[in-house]
Amino acid sequence: MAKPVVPEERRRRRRPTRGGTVLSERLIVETALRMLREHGSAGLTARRLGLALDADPSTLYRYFRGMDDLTLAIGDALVGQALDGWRPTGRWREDLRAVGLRIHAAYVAHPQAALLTTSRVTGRANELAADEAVLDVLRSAGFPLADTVTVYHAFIDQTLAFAALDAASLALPSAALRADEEMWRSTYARLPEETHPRIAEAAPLLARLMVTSAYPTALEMLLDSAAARLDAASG
Amino acid sequence: MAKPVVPEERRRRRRPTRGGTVLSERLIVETALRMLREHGSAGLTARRLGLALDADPSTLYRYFRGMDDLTLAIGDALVGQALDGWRPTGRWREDLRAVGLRIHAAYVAHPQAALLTTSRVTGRANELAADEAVLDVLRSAGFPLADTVTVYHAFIDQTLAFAALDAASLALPSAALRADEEMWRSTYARLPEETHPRIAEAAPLLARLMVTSAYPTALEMLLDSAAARLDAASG
DNA sequence: GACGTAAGGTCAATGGCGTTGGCATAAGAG
DNA sequence: CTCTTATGCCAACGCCATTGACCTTACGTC
Repeated sequence: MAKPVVPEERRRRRRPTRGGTVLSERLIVETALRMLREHGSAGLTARRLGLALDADPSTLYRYFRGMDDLTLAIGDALVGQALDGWRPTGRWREDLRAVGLRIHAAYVAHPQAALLTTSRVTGRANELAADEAVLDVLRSAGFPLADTVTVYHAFIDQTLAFAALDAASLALPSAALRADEEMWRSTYARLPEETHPRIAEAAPLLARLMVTSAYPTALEMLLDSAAARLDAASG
Repeated sequence: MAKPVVPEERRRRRRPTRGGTVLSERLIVETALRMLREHGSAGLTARRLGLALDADPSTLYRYFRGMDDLTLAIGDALVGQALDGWRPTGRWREDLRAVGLRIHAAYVAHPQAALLTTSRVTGRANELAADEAVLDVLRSAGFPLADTVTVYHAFIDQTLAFAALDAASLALPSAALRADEEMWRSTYARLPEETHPRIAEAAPLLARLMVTSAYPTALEMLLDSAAARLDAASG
């Protein structure tokens, strides 16, 4: 039966599958991440994962309550590696920039996985540590408490939002991706000046810029505004 | 057979279903939107939609190439109503704020639909019109072309990113939503000062703020930075 | 070292899904 | 009034997640 899932730390008997593979939460999550990368976010199915692990699909239910539970485990793994090894420098603007870019990068590095997990909230240790770190950077920089909370809220949600958005476009199936890019060339670049003058004049610049992430720019603009706010508060 | 989908404007024979309903793209999309609202983003299935329309599921394939095509049509409908009725005032900051809040609001008003469509790029008429409008606001305000494109990119992607993020949390099944809120109260509000001093001191403010969208704040910060940039360029 | 227990594997079945090919029928052109 | 064909219905296919029953082997105990 599937109900009583044994937590990883209490597992004792590691019976190999018929093919000789020895399973573990870690192995399953890593295999799932690889499958997501190779087959896209819809390519992760219990059957296929079982096949890749050389195990019956139903075996997965010994480790996770269902595919949704597995999804959360994958998200947890992503969050874990985002801030792994980061240390604050004491320069607030540099530190915030680093944290933002790291979280963004961790998600974008696994777009298909990010697609499944960005909207889920875990509230686990890694998330708490990141929040505490960001708040500490702001307070240590001299932001008053109210401003700290406001800037923190905008900062963290902006980071997650862009991570999700950029992951989504990276995770598009290659056919749809090609179609989108083609649309950029065929539609935007050729709009007549009479009906869309602003797009027409900006088309070359747009074509170069729109294929990159706007997150670094948006982040810098947010930091600009925060710096101005800090000046106003302390001077 | 399903292949040759007749475009809406060339339809002539409106044969009613067995139950008497007369189908149309519009009716199907509206019904789908209603089902999304009522049954969540996973509750939209061809079979259920057929049931709601009093038609065989396969009939849908006379109107859309598949469920994915229907998804795009839903997204197009959302974009359409976002800027419906908006007129620029000539004050750039006010205009950008209005466009951003309108697009954000349109998606958030249909969270489950937004969940399915925010990551898709249509390149259709409504999207083009919005882009042209934003570019025009910036150029008319006096932004140089390069700055215009940079600010436009950050503005539009930030708007879509926050729309997706906020829609995602609104679209959570109510059980998960309740669990998340409970987590906020039970975890963040009670973290010991020794291990998480910054979260502890900010907890009351956080609890009040985190349940709202950070988009208005982030938008205002982006406009702050853009205004400073405009000053620097023109003075 | 033998043994009993239950963790952790397999197998088979259920009900739901998107999608398609074949067929029936009625709307509208002539 | 007749003919064409757009548009509806039906039945079936091959996926999917999940579950209950069963089997087997790793390990703690003696």
